[in-house]
Amino acid sequence: MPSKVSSSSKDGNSPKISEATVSRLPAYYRALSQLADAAQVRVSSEELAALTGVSSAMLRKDLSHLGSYGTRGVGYEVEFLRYQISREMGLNHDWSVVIVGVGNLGRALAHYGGFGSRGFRVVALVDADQTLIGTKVKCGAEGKTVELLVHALSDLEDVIKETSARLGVVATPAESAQVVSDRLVKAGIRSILNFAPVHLSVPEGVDVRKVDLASELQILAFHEQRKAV
Amino acid sequence: MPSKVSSSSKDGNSPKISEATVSRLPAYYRALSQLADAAQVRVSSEELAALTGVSSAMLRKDLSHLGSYGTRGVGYEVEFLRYQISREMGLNHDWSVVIVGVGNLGRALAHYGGFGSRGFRVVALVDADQTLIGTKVKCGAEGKTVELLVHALSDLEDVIKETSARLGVVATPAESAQVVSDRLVKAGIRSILNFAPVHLSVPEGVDVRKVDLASELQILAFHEQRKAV
DNA sequence: GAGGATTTGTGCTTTTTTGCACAAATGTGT
DNA sequence: ACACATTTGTGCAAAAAAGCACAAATCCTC
Repeated sequence: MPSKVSSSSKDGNSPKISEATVSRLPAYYRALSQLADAAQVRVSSEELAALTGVSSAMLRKDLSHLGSYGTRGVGYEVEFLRYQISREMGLNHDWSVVIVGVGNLGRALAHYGGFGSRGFRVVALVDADQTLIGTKVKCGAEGKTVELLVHALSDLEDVIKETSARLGVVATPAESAQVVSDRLVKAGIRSILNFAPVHLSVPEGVDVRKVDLASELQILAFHEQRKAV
Repeated sequence: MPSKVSSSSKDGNSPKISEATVSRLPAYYRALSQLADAAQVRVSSEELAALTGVSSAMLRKDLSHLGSYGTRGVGYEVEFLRYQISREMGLNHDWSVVIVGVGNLGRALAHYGGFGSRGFRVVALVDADQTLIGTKVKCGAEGKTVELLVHALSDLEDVIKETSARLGVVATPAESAQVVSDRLVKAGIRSILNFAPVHLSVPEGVDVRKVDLASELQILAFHEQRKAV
């Protein structure tokens, strides 16, 4: 195994950012965007940590993995740090997203404004339901909404090819999730966000992240139960 | 601080189940429910692990923290294990949920069938939007839908008191999330599921779990970017 | 320009989580 | 009744993550 993996960044080596750190970068990015909107120029690790709910030491260590972008005795330049994180995460260009499953959740995701404003664009909607296919669904939050046609599941491969989608969102019922996942992978998708309450098995090299609403509530319920005496 | 916390279970002490284990219990529970639906009586750690995407050793260790519910040389009884997990997690009785924010996401959550079938019942909807207050929204998946009235945000405390809600879901825009959270806490809610893209600060003793759709996509994008050479 | 105040970056320690390997316990077949 | 095949439960080791504490670097004041 090579000790350094060539990446797209100019220095030519990616120094292995830990998964825990990666999972926190979006929060830092969001907080920095917020500060930038408020026209704040500098921020300390203490302040940024408070905004994101982590300890200042952890924040500094996380950021140090990206490079030495702060100034001792001063803090971090908001815009500069924000740019560095966005570059590191690949948010400086748009990512095309295909959503499979246009039920309540799929539609809510399509509407969700948070995507568009943060480097993602929903480029295609796909569903198996004949009564939905051919209908139009509004995408994006107020400001710049686009109407997207719902395509047939049977056209999934073509739709992905035409739109060059790189990210797939599975918002189907549990029963069809694995089949849809298999087809996404076969069509070249290697990053999947899964909202269906099942574990998706995918070949090596494909990433799946799962969002399970019921699980989250169950975890809360577990702790809630322990609080009651 | 007491070294042992009395719980509702009969043996009288809760042997500290690690957070990592707790976060996987819902997946085990779901897979077991699935097996039970298929009328399967027994399951091995290997099989259940495959269904949930963990290693069999980790599954066994996780389960061993709940108690010794398997039989060596045989495996686990599906129904029995499912019941033990549900009891441990407090799913044997229903949890009342109040959803604050009845936008696209809030409505999708209200509709979501996965809640009702797994120990949760949406008992109240609250929003600040005057045009939504007083309208009715369908709750629950097909089978047993209930229409719920959207209450005014100003009535939040009363609604929580009347419905005895224990869990709060924040599905508001980022700007109002912290204020809503504060009011939920003040009204006695100690477990919050937050969909707004901000960190909520809450007093000690209150649990918050965050689900951030854009963050998940960003994490995927990070890895996706590294795949491309 | 020297000294003091501030804040980052990081080596080291502690805790948490995961993984391995095998003894202990059960069922089966003869 | 005894050897054998199976599968759990778990002690121990490895890896990952989090936390601490402080040296290094910068800015500000006088």
